[in-house]
Amino acid sequence: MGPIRAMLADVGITEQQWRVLRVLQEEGPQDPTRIAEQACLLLPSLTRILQKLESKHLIERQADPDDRRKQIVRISDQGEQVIRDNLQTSLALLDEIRDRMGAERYEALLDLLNDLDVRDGR
Amino acid sequence: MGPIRAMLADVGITEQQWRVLRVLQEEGPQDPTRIAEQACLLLPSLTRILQKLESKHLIERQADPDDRRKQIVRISDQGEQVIRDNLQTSLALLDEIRDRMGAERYEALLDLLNDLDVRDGR
DNA sequence: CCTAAAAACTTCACATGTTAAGTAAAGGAG
DNA sequence: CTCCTTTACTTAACATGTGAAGTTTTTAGG
Repeated sequence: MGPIRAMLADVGITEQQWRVLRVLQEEGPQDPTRIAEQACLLLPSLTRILQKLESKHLIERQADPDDRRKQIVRISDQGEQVIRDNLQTSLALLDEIRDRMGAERYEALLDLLNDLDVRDGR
Repeated sequence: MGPIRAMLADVGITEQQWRVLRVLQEEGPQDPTRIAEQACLLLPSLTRILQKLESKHLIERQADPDDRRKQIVRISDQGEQVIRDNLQTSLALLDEIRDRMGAERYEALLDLLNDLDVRDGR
């Protein structure tokens, strides 16, 4: 992930912050518990990440009107802009890894990792 | 790694501290740079880990007589005892993972991960 | 011999992983 | 409605990952 980290470092965000932004951009506004599942983060980590992203004005939060324990997190216009500025490069870097490993081996690796995750009961 | 972490938590050490102890026990006394390679750790992390292990009296350090920039780190008797007390359980837990995945898939996963590591140029 | 550059760590600063507590709001039993 | 439990987070505390800077000791040149 080195190259991706380097790319994001230029923008001043980390891999995890990037993952959270992408989840919000792809899946739309949602509460922290769901974000945590999608981004494979524990809630304590996510709490800090959301605080950082909010201070950078890349996301916005509002209380859930139906359940005041919950919040609704959404990506901001600035956040969308960060995605737009880096998505192409990010995807290209992943493609490069796949190419270097070979498409078949790459898919096999993803399958096995996913399998390990499921069997471990997460 | 959950179960292994739990086992080690009883003894009061972490996964990385355990890895360092095992490297020292298997490969014998050596300098931090080599330990870092074997245990896949960066030197700043290793520095802290060695400080913790030393304060727990699980390792011992001495200056290298030939090159005063270096040190020689060795596992202590107490450290060896920790290994003896947990190695069986540790190996058994790995076997369980392998069994649940299937031996073939397990080997394939290790190969692919190793391959990824090499191609990434570490 | 003397100095600049490299090597081997260590220290810092910041971000996350992880477990345990703490807090506020929602639900459920009686 | 009241009390207890659960849910959804947030805080706290400690350990590691990571990039950058600092220190001491060697080594390579000149």
